[in-house]
Amino acid sequence: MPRKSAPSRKAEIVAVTLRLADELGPDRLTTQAIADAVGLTQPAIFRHFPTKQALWQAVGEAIDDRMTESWTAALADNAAPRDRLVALILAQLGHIERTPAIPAILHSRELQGENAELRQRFGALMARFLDLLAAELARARAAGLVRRTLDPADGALLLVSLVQGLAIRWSLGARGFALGVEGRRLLDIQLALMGFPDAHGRDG
Amino acid sequence: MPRKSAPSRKAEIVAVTLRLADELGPDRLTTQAIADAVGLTQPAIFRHFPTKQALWQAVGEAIDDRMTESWTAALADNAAPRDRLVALILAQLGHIERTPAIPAILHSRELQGENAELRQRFGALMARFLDLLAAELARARAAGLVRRTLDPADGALLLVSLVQGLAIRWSLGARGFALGVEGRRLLDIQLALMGFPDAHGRDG
DNA sequence: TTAGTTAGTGAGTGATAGCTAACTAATGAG
DNA sequence: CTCATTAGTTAGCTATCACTCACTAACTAA
Repeated sequence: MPRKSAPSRKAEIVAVTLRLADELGPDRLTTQAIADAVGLTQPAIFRHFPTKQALWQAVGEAIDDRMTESWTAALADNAAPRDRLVALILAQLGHIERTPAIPAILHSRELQGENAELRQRFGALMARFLDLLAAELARARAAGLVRRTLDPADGALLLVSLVQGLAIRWSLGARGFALGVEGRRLLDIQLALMGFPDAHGRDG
Repeated sequence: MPRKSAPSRKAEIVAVTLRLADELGPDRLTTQAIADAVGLTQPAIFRHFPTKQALWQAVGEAIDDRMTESWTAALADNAAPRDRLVALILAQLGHIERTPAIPAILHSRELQGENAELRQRFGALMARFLDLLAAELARARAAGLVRRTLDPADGALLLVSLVQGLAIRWSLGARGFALGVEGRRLLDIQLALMGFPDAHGRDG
């Protein structure tokens, strides 16, 4: 049995927790199941995280970091407001596709009831995402790309709703479609409704 | 201790289960907690439902019935397509407001993993709601009330997304706003984007 | 009044939850 | 090569899970 350093083992446990949170459900996930998947005995988990709640907080931090990073990348790679909006939302959908436990974690009792820190973290994360979207919508409106009647904050709410509606439909429908593809399709429709000219090069 | 007839006791257990599913989380809800809230001993639950899964199926049936009923009422009370759409969606939001466990149940493992019947029921319920919305959008489009470029099915997807996005924001934000009020506001915006003239008498 | 039905109880099942204490063995610095 | 450090184990703790069994007491129809 190989022995790992504490930091890499911690990262491994967090990764496995995210995978199993999807398979077993966040509120049914046990430290025994995590230990089995990692290949350790169950008490070994508690050498790396003092409580199960602490493990969930590390999971929240990992999601936070990765999302923040992907938003930064999405904005760095694109200049036009429409492209930036699309990139932000596709990044989010890609994140859910790779980490499908996220929607369930949002509704878990670990987050909703017991773990106030976890809940606050996700609340702040969502607020930041809304702000990014609203900022792009404001830029777009200033550039005359969007109806002047659309408040950027409200537009941002409609766009995150699109993401969340897609995610629910995806999981209820046994993930029978590609989130990214369907998301891009609906996003084009919604952006067109908002007034964006759907002119420039759409691949596909 | 009063003794109730089986049907009324069953209904009571279902109602209490819905309430506690919100407070404790669907996947953490125990038969003991239900029994305590009803005022019975824990094994008494199993006199009315052979298994816990069966109890969840009864819960699903109750939600199904109530939703279907409220949709029928919403359509019966309104004639114009826009009014019908608004009534359908406000009915749905009202339902979530009165039964806030619903979104969490959709993401519970009871539904996503173990209870195939429950999952199928909610899948079918959502499909029917989408169909109702799409039908109204189709009527509206035929009447020239909506952009001809908007496919009714896609429009319906955007509208249910609005409901689901609102629900998530409502629960993450500790239910700090009235679902119905905020929902009507965003719905007016989305309908305007779709091309509906927001002319006729809005109360308020 | 009696007798059958049935809602509900008390005690207990095995399985499993999160977590702790005492111990072992792999590691890396001197 | 040593020796302190530390990742990991074994055994066991209390609590609670869904569920069963044998029984009782309230209701109801004859």
